[in-house]
Amino acid sequence: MARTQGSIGAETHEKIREVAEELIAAHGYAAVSMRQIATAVGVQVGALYRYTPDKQTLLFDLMRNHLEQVQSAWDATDPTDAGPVERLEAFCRFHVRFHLDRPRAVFIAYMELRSLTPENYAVIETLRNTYEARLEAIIRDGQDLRVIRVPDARVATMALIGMLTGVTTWYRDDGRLDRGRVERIYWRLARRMVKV
Amino acid sequence: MARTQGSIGAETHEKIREVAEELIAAHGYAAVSMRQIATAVGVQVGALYRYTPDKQTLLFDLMRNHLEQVQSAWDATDPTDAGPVERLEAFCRFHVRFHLDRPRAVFIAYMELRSLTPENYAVIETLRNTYEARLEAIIRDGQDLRVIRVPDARVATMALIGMLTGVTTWYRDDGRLDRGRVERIYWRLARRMVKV
DNA sequence: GATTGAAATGAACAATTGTTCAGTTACTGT
DNA sequence: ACAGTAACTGAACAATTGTTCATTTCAATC
Repeated sequence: MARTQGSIGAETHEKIREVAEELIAAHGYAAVSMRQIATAVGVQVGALYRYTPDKQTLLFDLMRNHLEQVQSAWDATDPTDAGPVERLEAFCRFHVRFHLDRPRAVFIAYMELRSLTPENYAVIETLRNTYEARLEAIIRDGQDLRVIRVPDARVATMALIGMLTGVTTWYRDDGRLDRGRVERIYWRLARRMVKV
Repeated sequence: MARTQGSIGAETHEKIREVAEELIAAHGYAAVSMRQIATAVGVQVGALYRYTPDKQTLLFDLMRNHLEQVQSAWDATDPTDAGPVERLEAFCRFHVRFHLDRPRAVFIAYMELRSLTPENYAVIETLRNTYEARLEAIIRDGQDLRVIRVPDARVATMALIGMLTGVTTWYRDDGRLDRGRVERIYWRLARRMVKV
């Protein structure tokens, strides 16, 4: 028999995304079966295929969705008229904040690259590179204006990304520091790293 | 029929580790089957179970082995008589060098934590924490001696680890920079981050 | 109250999974 | 040459996988 609640399609679609994100982040794409997802949604396996052509696309959509949200959120935040240092501060704080707010999506976007087909991987990698290029552009601007100094702009970009993204691996909501403090500390570390 | 070459057990054992590390690093633990490993080794599935009680233990041994090697290699490198800044330089350079030399093992150690049983996870996490604690101790020593200054020793530790470990995600042997240069650049970035 | 169309079921499918083990092969020491 | 043993095979197993689809359920419309 069908669900007794009057759940319409769009709601199920959204629930599938949420549940899939949670399960995949916790156990990994290959370790989570469509049946597990269906059970967690409260539905039979077959029903999932009304919303996704296959499991791979389900993962791909999650990752693309996340990366596009990062991009557009940063576009809306980037103080493009400000100087490089101010923009760098905005970027660092944004990155930490955004990642702390979406730890599961971040996890998946960084851990499940291997699970993508080559075609899907190419799409996701392009999105990632685009985002990282924005940071690198800020650093190079700063170098040109002599308000930022680093040994190598490219390495500094990757070092910053790695350092900032790593926050998701240790931060806990019930820990010693709240998000605001963590955001501030990371920016102070970053500024020391790049200041002239 | 058995192998025609006169391969003895120890060689097969070693080959299994190598092949498993390569395959798991490339496709992930859950996505690699025992049959794939066996085929790559040049053996039938059943033969693997002469060397490992099960698949989970195979993964666990790889990870424990790697982390123990990191620890003992650092113990042999740590200039314990030197000052905190010098020790920090040694740590940063060691970490980058060691990770660039073992990208697959590093990948597995960071990506497959979810694939471990709770008991095995606890063991691996303890090893990781021990290693990270060494870095944190150096930073705190430096703070006490007023030769290192950071906003927060704990966060700085995690930021450094994240930044240094991230090198494996972008470094390519045929890239613009060789390992020595990368090692040096990372240390310069780290030093700027923590200097008083 | 009958009709419709979307939503979901539930059973089936071929393939693949980790693991076991009785049997075969190859090597070592005598 | 022979026995003993370690290494390995090859087939089998129960369970689980992603995916399909004829059928059923349900809510809205006429």
